[in-house]
Amino acid sequence: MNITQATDYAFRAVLYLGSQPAGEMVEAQAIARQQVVPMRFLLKIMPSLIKAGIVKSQRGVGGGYALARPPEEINLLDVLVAIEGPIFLNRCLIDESYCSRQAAPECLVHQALENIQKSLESDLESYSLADLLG
Amino acid sequence: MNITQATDYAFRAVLYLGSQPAGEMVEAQAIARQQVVPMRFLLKIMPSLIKAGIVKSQRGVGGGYALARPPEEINLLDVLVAIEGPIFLNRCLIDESYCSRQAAPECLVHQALENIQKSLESDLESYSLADLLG
DNA sequence: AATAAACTATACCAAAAGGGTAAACAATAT
DNA sequence: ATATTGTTTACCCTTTTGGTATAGTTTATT
Repeated sequence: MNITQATDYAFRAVLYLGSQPAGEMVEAQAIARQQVVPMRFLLKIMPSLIKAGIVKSQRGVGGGYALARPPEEINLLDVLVAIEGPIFLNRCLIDESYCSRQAAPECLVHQALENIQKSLESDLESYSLADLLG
Repeated sequence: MNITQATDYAFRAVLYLGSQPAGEMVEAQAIARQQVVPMRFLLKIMPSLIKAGIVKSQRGVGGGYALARPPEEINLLDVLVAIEGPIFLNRCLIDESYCSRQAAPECLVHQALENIQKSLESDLESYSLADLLG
């Protein structure tokens, strides 16, 4: 029951981008150094943030990464989902056919986990980069 | 970001025990059949519930498992922790020395995750077996 | 046009976690 | 004694995780 290391790195990368002057391109190496993240690994996860519309990139000299949206419009759930995919506390919440009893709709555990998952999602959603950067 | 299959099985096993007459010993095989859980796997995870004081067991003819406490005093967090150990959303929440930046106390991500984790724990804690059994 | 600086896309790899099975053992009721 | 039922430990295969390597593409600059 935890976030992956990749998500942790993504949180910190995005937060760092948010702390820089808006629109300024920051090189991967600068992010990696500042946040003490393995450079190669960071380079691998950045495309997921780009595909999710959280970050934009520019290649070539003077290139790098910058936020694609204002910090108010990026929250921790956005970043987590970009890296790990949607949260499913239990596999029966992905698809009810995963329930070994084939009883998901009436299952009391299923229902409880569904509520807890929603609450977790909304907690993550409640932290925007702007909030965190205070 | 999910519970393990073992935890799912444990939730259902404990819930089933709670649905039986108090103090009645239920065989592993009955739990496994009712909840459609691989019998051997169930047998492996039950001792964790016993060590946590959630379930008691009796060997020999007529033996089996029963809740060790009333359903009001067992919640989903208890069961999850018994199987998976404590929740740590990020490794820096286990021990700050895991933070690759060695900056956990001031880290904004660390602080946010700490709050989200507490909230998740209290959500899980808010569902007792008695609540679920209605 | 050439070159160097950045990011991109794949592939690969080792270690750990997850999910499950098996076998030998210990306790208990009959 | 014996059959029943849980306990312990070891083993195994697959998937995930965390990370590195290599070759390729874009772009600013000269």
